[in-house]
Amino acid sequence: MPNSSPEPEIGTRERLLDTAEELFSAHGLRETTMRQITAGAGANLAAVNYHFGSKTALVAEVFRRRLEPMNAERLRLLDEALARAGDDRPDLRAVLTAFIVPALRLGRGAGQGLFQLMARAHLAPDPELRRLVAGQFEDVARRFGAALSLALPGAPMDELFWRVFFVVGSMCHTALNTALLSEVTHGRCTADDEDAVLARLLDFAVAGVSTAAHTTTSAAPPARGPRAPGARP
Amino acid sequence: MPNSSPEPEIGTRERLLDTAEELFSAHGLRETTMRQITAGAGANLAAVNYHFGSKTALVAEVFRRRLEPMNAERLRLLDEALARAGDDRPDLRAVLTAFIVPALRLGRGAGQGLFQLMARAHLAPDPELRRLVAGQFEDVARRFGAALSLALPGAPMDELFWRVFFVVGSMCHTALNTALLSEVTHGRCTADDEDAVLARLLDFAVAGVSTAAHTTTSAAPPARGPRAPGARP
DNA sequence: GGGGCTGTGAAACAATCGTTTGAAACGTAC
DNA sequence: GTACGTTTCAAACGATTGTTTCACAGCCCC
Repeated sequence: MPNSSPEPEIGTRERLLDTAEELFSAHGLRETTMRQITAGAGANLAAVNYHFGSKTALVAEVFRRRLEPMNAERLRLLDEALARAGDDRPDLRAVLTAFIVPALRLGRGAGQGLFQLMARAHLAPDPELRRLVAGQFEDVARRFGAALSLALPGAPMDELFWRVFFVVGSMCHTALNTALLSEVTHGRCTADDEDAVLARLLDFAVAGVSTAAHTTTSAAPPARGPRAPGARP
Repeated sequence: MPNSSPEPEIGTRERLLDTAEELFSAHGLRETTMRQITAGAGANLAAVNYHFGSKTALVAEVFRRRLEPMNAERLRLLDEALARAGDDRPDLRAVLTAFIVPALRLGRGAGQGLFQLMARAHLAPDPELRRLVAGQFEDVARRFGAALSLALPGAPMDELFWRVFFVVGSMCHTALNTALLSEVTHGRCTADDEDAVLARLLDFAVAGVSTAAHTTTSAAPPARGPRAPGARP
């Protein structure tokens, strides 16, 4: 018979992935039960074990399905930025944009909790899962490390990794806790305008990453007198 | 009989809090069971429910016990910094130090997972618990918001809140995932030297917070040519 | 020596978890 | 129609969860 339903015949496997992703993003991995997932997908309780083998395997597939294209897009944008620079030093802001934008986009396309999902990937308690997710980021870490080294030729590699690490922290926190920010600031700061959030995060990241490491370890911390506080050009 | 044991008569209630804190920090809230806690504390399974009423109440008390003095210390350091500045603008780095150091200290004193615990507090899935924890930070948010507004008189309040929010993200990520950073960088970046980590984080935070918001929404992103990357006075 | 209070003990509670089972329904090829 | 591989179904499985129960020990005070 001709299928005239609005949904173009989505298979059980895909429906399971979709609703699992949604529930994982909203409530966390451990706190989402198989019964919630299968019920939400309109499938039988045994469906997950049939299609994926176990809940852990389902989680891994949920992550892989989104992280793989996201990181591919990151590398694509990075290549663009590097090509645009030619033999010159690549623009730092362009490099960081290539790193951040695909992650933020993840939160706007299909579903809207994907951004939170990515954040959770970074702090999953399960060490096995962490290693699996970390593996997805190995290429990204290497390529962006090299690109940043080109954009900031003076800084040692360790420094650059640390700063990108801090940026990732800001991204994850933004993904998970903008509701909390809105609460603490009594609605003063909201994430309604996602472009504005992206711009703010990018400004912050560029400034943080491009700073000179003036006090790496043992330089006297407040040893330069009453320096003008907000002294900026 | 005279108690000559090495431990000076630590009560069951305190032992429960200590081991719960340790296990929560190491493995997460949901994944730590009452049986692990009570067994680790050498107490009966029913002890938690007797002393605290429920597991949720235990979690809340674990958080409160550490967050309260940490935030008090933050405010104390902030007062010091403001007093030092007198009628001048307070030093931005001093203000951020007052904000960050007590949080990092939390990871060095008793136990060593307290830093991770604080990070988890910011992203607890339980909305009720989140609200409880957020309440602990209300004073801190208000006071530091005012101080930052003094240190950076030009920037609007919203911007400042956002940037501190990003800093918090970096802190939390540092607390939870330095092991992952070490893994991805193949041991290149480790958190062994905590003073060095603090210095790096502080540099990053100062640079990020003190940046001028040059492109809030629609300013042309790469409209200033091949600017020298690390070029700051 | 009793009453009251605080704390501990072992055992069981109901609920929920992820997983497994075996049979029924499905479409497809012969 | 029949056989076959795939998918779905209701039901139950054993394990583990947080919580409760009730009996018993310790202690202080009258």
